[in-house]
Amino acid sequence: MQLSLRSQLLKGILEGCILSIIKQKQTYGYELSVKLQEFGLSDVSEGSIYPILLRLQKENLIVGEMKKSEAGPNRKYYQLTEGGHNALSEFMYQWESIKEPVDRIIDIKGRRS
Amino acid sequence: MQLSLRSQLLKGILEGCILSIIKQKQTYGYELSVKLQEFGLSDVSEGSIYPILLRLQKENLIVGEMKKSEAGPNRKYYQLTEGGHNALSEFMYQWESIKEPVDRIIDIKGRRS
DNA sequence: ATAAGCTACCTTGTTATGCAAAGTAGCTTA
DNA sequence: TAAGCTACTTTGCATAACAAGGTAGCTTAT
Repeated sequence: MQLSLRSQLLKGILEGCILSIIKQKQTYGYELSVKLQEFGLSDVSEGSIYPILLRLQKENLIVGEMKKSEAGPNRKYYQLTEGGHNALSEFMYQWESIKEPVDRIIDIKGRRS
Repeated sequence: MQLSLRSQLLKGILEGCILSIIKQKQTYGYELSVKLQEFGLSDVSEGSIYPILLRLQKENLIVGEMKKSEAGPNRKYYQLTEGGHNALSEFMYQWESIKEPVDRIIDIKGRRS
């Protein structure tokens, strides 16, 4: 068991989370790693994030733009395309439609009604 | 995109759900496919379920026992081992610790706009 | 200057998992 | 005899997370 249970559970989820964060405002890769950490997705490394960004870009769900940084290396800011907004909607729908059944299944025990 | 978003999201989740259902009471494969359906995990086929059962068995998280059926083919009933109970606990913990951050992330924009 | 440490990006290879698709076979009903 | 449900099994593929490696700019302390 090299890949942790957590890694498996995150499959498909990270992509949606990244789309959602980028939707709020233009964001760059390193910032994403910090934000995900803050939100509580603590073990998500850059080795996960950058490949996702490249993939999203290739699928035309986001577009990137290099910008000068006043301090430190330059940053590549991403924003959603129209396709990205659609993909995020689809993700949110699928997430809800999985979350609810799962909660019902693992909650059965000792619950009223 | 051959594999659906839904398939990706289900990774790691199905295993936990199956453990949870089996914990309630001894259950066999075909029954699981019906129950998952009823709970709302509608596209989960036997091609997913039986491989999971074999895997769980190989990892000593469940044990199976063939029993005669009064109507139809015989059934292989499974129940949790001690390792299975532990694995289920771990799953529930990881599920909660992912669900909450994700809900926070995709909920941000919900109100305004 | 130089080292240390943060910021910021990128790539490769491994591995696990869902599941489509195919197969086998028992029982029931028409 | 056929259809249709029940019930289990196996093979092969696509995909995503991420560890582990790398490059490089900027800042601060020694």
